[in-house]
Amino acid sequence: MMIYKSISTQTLQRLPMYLNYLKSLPDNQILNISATTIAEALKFNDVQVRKDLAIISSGGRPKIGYITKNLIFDIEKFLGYDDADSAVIAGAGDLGRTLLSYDGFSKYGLDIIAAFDVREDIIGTTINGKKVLSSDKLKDLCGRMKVRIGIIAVPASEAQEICNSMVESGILAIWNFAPVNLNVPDSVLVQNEDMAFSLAKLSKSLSKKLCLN
Amino acid sequence: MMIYKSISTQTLQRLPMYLNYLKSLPDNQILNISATTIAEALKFNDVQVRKDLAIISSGGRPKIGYITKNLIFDIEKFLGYDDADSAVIAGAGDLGRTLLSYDGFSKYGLDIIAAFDVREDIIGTTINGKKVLSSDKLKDLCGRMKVRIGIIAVPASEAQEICNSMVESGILAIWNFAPVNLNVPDSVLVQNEDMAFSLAKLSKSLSKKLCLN
DNA sequence: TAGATTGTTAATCGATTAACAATC
DNA sequence: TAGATTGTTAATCGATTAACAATC
Repeated sequence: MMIYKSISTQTLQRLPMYLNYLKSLPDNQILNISATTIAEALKFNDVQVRKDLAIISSGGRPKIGYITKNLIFDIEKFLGYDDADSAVIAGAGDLGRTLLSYDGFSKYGLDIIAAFDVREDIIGTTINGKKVLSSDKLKDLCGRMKVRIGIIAVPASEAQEICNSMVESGILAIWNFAPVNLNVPDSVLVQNEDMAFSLAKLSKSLSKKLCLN
Repeated sequence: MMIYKSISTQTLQRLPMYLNYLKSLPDNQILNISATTIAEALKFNDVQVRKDLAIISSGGRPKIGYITKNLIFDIEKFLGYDDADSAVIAGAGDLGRTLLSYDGFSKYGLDIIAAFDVREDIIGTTINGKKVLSSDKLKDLCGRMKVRIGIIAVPASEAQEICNSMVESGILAIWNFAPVNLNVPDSVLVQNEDMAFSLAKLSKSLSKKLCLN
């Protein structure tokens, strides 16, 4: 197993952007790419790009740059896209359905094995090939299948309860789309997917821009 | 108009968390709250919380803290939740529908006035009270209504084209949910909503945690 | 009064950027 | 060779944390 240097959130944030950019290049036409080119395209500092790439790749060559194909492979490998984690999702409403079909999470190394909901009319249906089961079964199934990641896409009012079931079943990380502060033991990792924050960032940048113009 | 000090992305990121926490407190029972309490609940440093709050509020009182009600008001005001921006959304598929109904963006100061799609069977329907119109009409409507924010929730392959229409119509900021790098003039602000990054962060933290245990 | 809390100033830490030698 | 590019070391910048006086 390859050991990586420790990585900052900032770098981790940029890696998917590099990947995205590299993949947007015309297939097989750009065999080599320089950190300078990437930096210009994404409006980053070139040394920053080089430092980021140093963490995950075996390096480029002066005057030539990096081998595009290898770089894509190395970033994907670092991000764990090659080695899927299994997950379940609670809530098969609009948001849940979106997540179940959003550009195939499997591409990103996340294998959603089932969805759970409380609504009788949804239980038993299939979304994007995944069965929707009764929420009662969550604890049992996750325990047996050793699922490590739970995704919460239920209304805010039900989020804590479903979170408790997940924690009891032994889930280690929770990706929370409900706008609530979940209470979990320290051993469980929670990542809040914060629409409110994203929107705040957008509208702040916009109003700042308008002030300057 | 109140003038705020300039604010870092980090602080901006935490403000919605404070708001969320404050709103989760039992109504009218906790009249005053200290930065220390907030910091403990959210696992931040207390000085950091105090500095953040100093930017947006008129201050607390030693030994007592801040007036909860006012703090909520001040954060909402700062984030612009009181003063809605109008927006349109392109793409009324699963993702678009989720966004049209996601906990009412209106609460966050975003007023989505219409959705656009190319699919004949969806055009003319109403989602959460918003009309779905033909994408052909986007440019005209946004221009006339002086819409400033466009949300892109179409498949990656169609994103650039719809983005171009938005830019031509005079939209100033684009909230992009499609996993592509959009090409826009410098005058237009793009914020990518990056599922891939969120997922990367989650799975990296998880694997780091597992290594340590 | 005593002690909790605020807000500010100074110290620390970490990320970004600049400078530059090494390489192809 | 000349010049573009890498990767490293040092300088800068900004955010977080520590220390502490002021206040209720």
